[in-house]
Amino acid sequence: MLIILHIDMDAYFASVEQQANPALRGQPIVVSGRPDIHSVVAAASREAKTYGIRAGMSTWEARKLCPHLTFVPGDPDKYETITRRFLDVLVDYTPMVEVYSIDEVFMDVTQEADRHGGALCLAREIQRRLRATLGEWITCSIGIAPSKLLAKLAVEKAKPAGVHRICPQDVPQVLARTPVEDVCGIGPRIARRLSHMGIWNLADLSRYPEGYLRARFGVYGAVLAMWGRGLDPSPLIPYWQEEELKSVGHSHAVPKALRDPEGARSVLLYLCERTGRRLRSKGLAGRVVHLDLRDANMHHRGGQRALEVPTDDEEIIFQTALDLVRSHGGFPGQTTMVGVRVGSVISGKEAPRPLLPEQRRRERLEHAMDHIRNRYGESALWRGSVYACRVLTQATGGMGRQKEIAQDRQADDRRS
DNA sequence: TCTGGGGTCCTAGGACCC
DNA sequence: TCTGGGGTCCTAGGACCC
Repeated sequence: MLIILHIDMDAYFASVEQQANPALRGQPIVVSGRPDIHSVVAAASREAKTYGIRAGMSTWEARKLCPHLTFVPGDPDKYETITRRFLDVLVDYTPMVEVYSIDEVFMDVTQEADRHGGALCLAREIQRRLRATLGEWITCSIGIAPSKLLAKLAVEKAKPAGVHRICPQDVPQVLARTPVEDVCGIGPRIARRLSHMGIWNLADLSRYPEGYLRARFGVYGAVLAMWGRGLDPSPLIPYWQEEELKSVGHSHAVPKALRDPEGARSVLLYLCERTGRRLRSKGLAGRVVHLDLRDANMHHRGGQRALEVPTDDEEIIFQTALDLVRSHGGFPGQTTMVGVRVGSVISGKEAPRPLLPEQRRRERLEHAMDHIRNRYGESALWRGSVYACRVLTQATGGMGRQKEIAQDRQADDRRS
């Protein structure tokens, strides 16, 4: 029987900020983008949660619930640094560590638990060591169970700063009392379809044969059937087997002042620049450009276009994205969100070098600009046409970086 | 004052080639 | 001359996660 730990950092970004700045300790704070433009809460401190403030809530709503709330701008690099430090602690116990997100990991401790006096003792020891390493204000909760699915459910019972174990003999009761929407992977749409079939909890799901679920949900039906039995079809993928990133992109809500087509165009150029820069910094090049625009009614429009040759050149990304804008009827009168993403990425070494002298010149220029920004910071250099976008530079970010973290950890292992 | 920013995976239809 | 079937690529769109 497997023993899986799910470790989830409590109110992560907020506790990191409280650890870093004693003045914030014991205070209701939230980490968010800029509170002056539309933004959402990325993390709420334990004190802020007592006011009903939750991650995902808009900042103005949070301020309404707690007028003396302190807003702290997010600092993705800081959180990544702390994540690397807690991974260093965890790999001391086992290499079977999956980096699930910037603040969550799975560990397979089937082999190691006994040596530490059992899974519960091991979990408490990990909590103590993380606290000693990261500081008193940064705590974690740990779920223990025979599968990733159940470990993730268990951790919810462990919050905050506790340990909760689901033993194999408890599984039937857990399945019977777990609503389907509590499972990571079942969102509101799927939950609604299931409820129309009379399926409310995981035990209900287990009463339907796999073939029936497959016929209704495609390949996803097979996954649902396994979840219904408390099994998890996805194996634990340790960080050293983490696959390469598949796409790189940026998107941004557009401030009011830039929502006309000219403003949206400059935001698009800014996002293409950042995307190209990230591709180059990772040594990647991608072959498909995806565009996403949102209008004032929250309707999305956009599309994708395949290139002949993979690129990391922001000018090519931008021209392709502009082409997509034109073929989809131009920018909406009021563009509220712009996103660009480059997919089908491969290592830049495998991508052919540009042939045209003009492209080669631009490649040299872009590398020179990268160099300056690496040395003097992101805002050291601006194109005139994106200067208006400088208000966008402060991003919350931080999420969805687990692959980068896992891959950097692989590199650390190789060096040592 | 409705709704951030980073991702992944799946489905389905059409084009094209063998 | 007419027709079939499989594989792959492209595009569009949807659902979901932290």
